[in-house]
Amino acid sequence: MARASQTETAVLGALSVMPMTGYALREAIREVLGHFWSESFGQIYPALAELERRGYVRRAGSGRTGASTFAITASGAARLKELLGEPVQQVPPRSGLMLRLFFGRQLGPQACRSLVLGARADAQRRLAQFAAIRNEPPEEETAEDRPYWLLTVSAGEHAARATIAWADEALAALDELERPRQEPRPGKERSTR
Amino acid sequence: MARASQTETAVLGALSVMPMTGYALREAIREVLGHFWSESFGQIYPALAELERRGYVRRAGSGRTGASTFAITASGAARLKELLGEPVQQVPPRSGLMLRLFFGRQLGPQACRSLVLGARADAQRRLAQFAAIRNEPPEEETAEDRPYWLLTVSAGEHAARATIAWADEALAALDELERPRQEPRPGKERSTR
DNA sequence: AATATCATGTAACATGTTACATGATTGG
DNA sequence: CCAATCATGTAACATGTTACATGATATT
Repeated sequence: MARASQTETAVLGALSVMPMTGYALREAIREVLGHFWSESFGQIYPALAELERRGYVRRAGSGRTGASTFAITASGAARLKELLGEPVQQVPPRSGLMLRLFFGRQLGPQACRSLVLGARADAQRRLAQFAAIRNEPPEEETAEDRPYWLLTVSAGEHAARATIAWADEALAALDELERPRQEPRPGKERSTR
Repeated sequence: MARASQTETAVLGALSVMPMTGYALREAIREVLGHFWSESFGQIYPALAELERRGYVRRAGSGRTGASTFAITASGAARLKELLGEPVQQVPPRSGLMLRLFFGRQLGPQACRSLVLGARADAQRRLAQFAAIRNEPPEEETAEDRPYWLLTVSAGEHAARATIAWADEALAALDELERPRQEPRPGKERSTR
């Protein structure tokens, strides 16, 4: 039961696409799933050992001395379907950015501007990475999985664009906060005629 | 140094708005910051004890027996500014939804549809909660903080709307995946005339 | 030969949740 | 008086990262 849930799903899922070593597993998760998921060696190796013990994966021929390529077994594929069917469990939210902005009064508008600008730049960088993924020529072996991957890429793109739109709005709001004027909105000029 | 970082920031930040008990602290974080942050009692009470030991907060008059209202001290306010100025550290991404969709091939289009529909409904629910926050009459004591809070609310709204837009797109894509037809797009009807 | 990368694994540490134990106050 | 809520705190557990130890293979 221990070492169960999410890591198990990620490892089995990746091996359902193609067999690979523990090291390659980490790389694959970082490169392709990296925007939505992460695993460290400290998780992957114990998870692989446990999955092997339970017969969900097996060591296939090793390419080099000391390295083993892991492949998913039939019962492993069944287990994966079971795991994927379980209700989505999300981690409690912990946005360092939002925490800082929430208490932004203590920081002042200028420091908040920097934070927002940083978030905007990050989002822009992510957009570029998603575009790169879209432009990659589809590999033969992963053709069946690709439509689903693009679903997640699309989610990332929507989120990134939303961040950029929000950032522009927030920057304007912070500017408003900074200048200590009475009238909140300029309104029509004619009103002073 | 232990028990430092993010929880300390959240607790000091909340107390910078107004003094309160540990219990109220948790409620405040849940209600107002809940969409972006979370803390449990198991974090809050040890953190308060540590902050008190270091002189960043003090116990003010208690309303009832056994309960203590905590207030931020001058050095606590300074410490908060220091903490807020530290670089944003974000938790590694772990989206259970994206993990499932990524391996959606194993689930099939129908199950994926359910997942996406669930995410869409969640986003809609969040939008309603944000609207409620906006409509709350601003309290006197929190007036100075409010503009910053609204910044985070706006971020939540943008994110939720992006989720809804993505979900609609994803549902359409899943529909396309399901029907096993040759032509990817129906095209103009006239072509068959 | 030296360096970079691939590869496996473990131990120590950091963080965070849940469940429990305990009791006060308030409202019906 | 009884239940719900307010309130504090701890211990056990779950999870996850980082740093380290170790060595093979490929590249220059």
